[in-house]
Amino acid sequence: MNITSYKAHQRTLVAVDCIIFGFDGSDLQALIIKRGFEPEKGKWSLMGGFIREKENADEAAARILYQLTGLENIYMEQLYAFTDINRDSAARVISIAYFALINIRDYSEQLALEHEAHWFPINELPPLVFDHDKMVAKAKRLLQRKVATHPIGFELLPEKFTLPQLQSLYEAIYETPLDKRNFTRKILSLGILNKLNEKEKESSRRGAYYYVFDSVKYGKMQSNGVKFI
Amino acid sequence: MNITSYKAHQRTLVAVDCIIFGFDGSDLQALIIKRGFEPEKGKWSLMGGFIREKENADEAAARILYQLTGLENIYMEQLYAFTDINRDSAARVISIAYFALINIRDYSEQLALEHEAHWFPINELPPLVFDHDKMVAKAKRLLQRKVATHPIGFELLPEKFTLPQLQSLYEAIYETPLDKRNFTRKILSLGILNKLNEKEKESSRRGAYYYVFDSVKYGKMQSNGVKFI
DNA sequence: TCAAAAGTGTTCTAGATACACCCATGT
DNA sequence: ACATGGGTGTATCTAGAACACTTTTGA
Repeated sequence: MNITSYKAHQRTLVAVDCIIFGFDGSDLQALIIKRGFEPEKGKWSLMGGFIREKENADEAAARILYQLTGLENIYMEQLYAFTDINRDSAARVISIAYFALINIRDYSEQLALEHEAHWFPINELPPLVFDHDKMVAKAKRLLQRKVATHPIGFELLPEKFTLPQLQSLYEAIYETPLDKRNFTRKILSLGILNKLNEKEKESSRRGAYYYVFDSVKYGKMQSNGVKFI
Repeated sequence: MNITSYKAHQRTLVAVDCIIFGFDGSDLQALIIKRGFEPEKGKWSLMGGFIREKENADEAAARILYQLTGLENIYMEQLYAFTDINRDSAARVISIAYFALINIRDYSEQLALEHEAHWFPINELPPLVFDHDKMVAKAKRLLQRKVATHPIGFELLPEKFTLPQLQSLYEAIYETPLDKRNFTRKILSLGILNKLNEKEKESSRRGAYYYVFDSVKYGKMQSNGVKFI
């Protein structure tokens, strides 16, 4: 029956773990740290931490992302709560996983050094502690699903980017080649990119025009439901 | 820095709350209880409970669903972890919400009585305690998204169902009318329904053929990605 | 015989796919 | 001059949307 007092119930440690995605121009990558405390100290791990008394999970995730990257206002989203009894070898800990997207050039190298953090291509990750491999796999699937209908790919790129860069990003996320003409036609037809009068000249002699994402234009079309790719 | 001992950290009550969907032939409904304990005793609420030491969240949700419906092996899925500091007025409690789909004819009336449970059309719910309204809203959105690409609508129907029943179900979930000819053509073209040599004669003189979902056929086509509607 | 729901095809439109050549520029 | 990556258009195919009449049968 339903007569219950809160007092009688078990309390549990609640953690947050973050899958941090970046894009280096050709590969989708994840930022992984060497775990700094026991158990499993020194092994590869997602960045995480326990939820504090005065913060919710979103705030905890933002704090943890800030600790590792020095960045605020990172795009992030709750992924899934991992609750298996023995998922952590030291105690019953449930972990709410978040995935985050950052521009790989923006993070603090200083902080990354302190945490012994490294970027790995998403398909070449070393084995991670606990159930963190499962978290990464789930995050990758969610990213693939989400990026098809929401304008979040831009979070992985600099403010200014070229269409070839954007195409490479989608190709890395979907792990499939895309047709250049079809891609540019579709993405431009959405009417949410503004072309700049400026070219990126690093990667080709001819140079490729820069574009920026126009969130105002995107906001106006929202209601129709947006299919990106 | 990352030197941390688990001991130092705050432990939290972790609950599970279940959004239980049913379908009465014309409306998508949710099963709601009168909360049987303080705080907010006597108010409308989702069915929930605390996670026990020896179970994960899926097991807790299955247990809670069994307590209210008497059913086992219910289709259910984790929805989201709700973690706001003051979401529960009595204590810091995080709640992992699950949504579940059942055949509305199968639940135990006896157990429902004991919990003072009632079915409400999803758009005519009374106000619920805490953040349960938010949970229901999120569950409804997830159901709409999920049912478009996964064969889960059948969970809300009896084993044998007619095409008009199935169409009504999709119309209730999407809250939009569908064209009968387009609907039947599309759903039958998936090749995952088996037509029975038997008619449902309650709702029309002519009678409508029964169909059953063929999960083996569905399993074989999985890889291609399935768009239901 | 009629009321009420089941069943059934065709046309049109829009979006997705497939596909190849010229352009600009630094070396 | 040439090598490298950037930029562009058309034809075909497929899936989705729109749309109305006939069939069955119990009362």
